[in-house]
Order: sequence, then structure tokens, then C-alpha cells
Amino acid sequence: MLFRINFKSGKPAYLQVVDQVKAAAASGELRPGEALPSIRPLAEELHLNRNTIAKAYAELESLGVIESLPGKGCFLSQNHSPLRKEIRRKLLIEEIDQAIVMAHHLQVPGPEFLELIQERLDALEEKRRAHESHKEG
Amino acid sequence: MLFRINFKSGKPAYLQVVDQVKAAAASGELRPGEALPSIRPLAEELHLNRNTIAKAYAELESLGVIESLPGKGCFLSQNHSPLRKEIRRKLLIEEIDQAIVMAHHLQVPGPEFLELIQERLDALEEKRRAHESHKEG
DNA sequence: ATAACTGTCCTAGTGTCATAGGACAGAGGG
DNA sequence: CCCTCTGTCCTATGACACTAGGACAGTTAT
Repeated sequence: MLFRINFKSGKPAYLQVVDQVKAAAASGELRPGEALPSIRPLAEELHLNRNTIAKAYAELESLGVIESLPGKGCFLSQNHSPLRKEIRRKLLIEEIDQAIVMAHHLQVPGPEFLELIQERLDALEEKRRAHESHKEG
Repeated sequence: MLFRINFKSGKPAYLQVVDQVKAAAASGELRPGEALPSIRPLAEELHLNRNTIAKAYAELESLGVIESLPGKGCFLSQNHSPLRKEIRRKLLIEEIDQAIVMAHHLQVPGPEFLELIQERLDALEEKRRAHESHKEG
């Protein structure tokens, strides 16, 4: 598990951590129940204040991605997203529409757009398979 | 052309305008060369300061979506996105990955995700056809 | 020229965000 | 108990984002 902060990206450090944990969860790099790096060591490793990491973890907990047990540590949740199905669908549609509008604006035609999506889905699936075999084999 | 600002969304007003103009351009509601509402009247209509609209338009110009001619007005560009193809592809991939990670996190399975995308693409296409016929017929 | 319109720049106020350090509370090993 | 680890809360500070009003410059019609 390796995080990297891009200090010149303009994106807040704590949000970068949030995104990277989410991505790690999606790719299987982090598995349900697994412990995340504890706040202080990770903060030191990334040259951030502990509260910056704490804020990221708090955000992740509010999203249902992780659970934090004071005194023990933070762990990846079993069941993500406590939201109702219609809400989840609505959120996802917003995200999709944003990508579609960007594709149009970048003049990427529909077929190429779909191809790109399939490509990324495949890439993710491959990552997941790789992590499966690492930890089960 | 109708804009609506959601004041309790937390999203800055000028960004809401940016998104709505981009969406209007993608859906064909706004066509290349067409004039956008001028800054002051639109600001008054939306109960915003002129500079809030001006900032939105400036952002859109920097993105290549519109062109503003001082003294004349703002107009939708012919050719969006002055960026090189690899850059555009990279930007789009970031957006797509974000949607994919969200789909995973919301526990929306791959096929349903693709279905949703197709659905939104179709919806956009229908809008575009509707605007075609309105303005050509 | 005047007036009414267009967008733009400058500057200031206000608030929120991101980050940081100190102190506190629960868990577990000597 | 004592110490060290865990996460959490409170507070403060610095920076930046958003908004706002005044003054300016280009365009067009009268």
C-alpha cells in the first residue's frame, strides 16, 4: 500500500488520500476488513499533519468506505455505501453525465468514448485479478 | 436558454453556470456561433453579481467553449478544446476512472454501469435531435 | 456627441477550506 | 499501574475562493 501526494496539483492533500483509498478498494489492493495505515505513521511518511490524514479517514468513514475504531485503527468496510438504490443511481448518473459532456467538449466521438470506458473497466478487472492471486495463492 | 442556480447546493454559482453552458453546448441547446445571454441581464435574472457571471464566462473562454468580444458579447465557439489529442484522452480517462470507482463503491455491477452510460448517451442524442429539428424546421 | 449597451480590470470584504499543534479518550502489552 | 499505541476533539492561523461594487474601454444606434 503506497500513497503518493502531488503537492503541486492544487487538489487538497486529504482529498487525494480519499481518492487513493477509494481506488485501492476498487482495485482490490485493499480488501474488506483489512487495516489501513494508522494515522500518525502515514502522516509522517507523506510529510503531512496527522489531522490531514484524520480528515481524509473521517471523510471515508462518512462515505461508508472505512470504519474507524478509536484505540484500534481504521479498517475497510464490508458493505460500502449505506445509500438507497435510487440515490446511488442518481449520484452515478451525475458522474456519468459529467464524463459525457466532457467527451463531447473534447470532441471524442461516442464509439471512441465507449471503447475507452471498456478499456478502463478491463484494466481495473485485471488489477483485481492480480490482487486476488497475490493474496489467495 | 434557461439557467437555474441552486443556492443550497454548496457548489459555487459561477461553476454551476459553467456546467450548464457546457451541458447546453453538448445537448445542442446552444449552437456554435450563437450568442450567450449578456452578463448583466443574466446576472440580474439569477440574482447574482455581474462579476459572478463574468467569471463563469471567463472560465468558459479559457476552456475554449466560448469566445467573448468586448463591446459585442459572448458566443459559443466553433472548435472546442485547443488541447492536443493525448492530453484530451488523459483528461477523459481521469473522468472515466472516477465514474468507475464510484460505480464500484456504490456497488453497481459492470453491466448495469454500461447500460446506464448507454442510456445517458441515448438521452443526449435525443436532445440533440430535438434541437436540430427546432432550429432547422 | 450622447447614451445605452457590451465585456474587463481593479480592489476590497467575507467566508470557507486546508492545514497544524495541543490536549483528550479508548485499547493493549509490559 | 504505566507506557505507547490507536483515533478524536478543539482551536487557531494562513491562504484562497467567491462574491461584490466602482471605474474603465470597445461597439452601436440615435
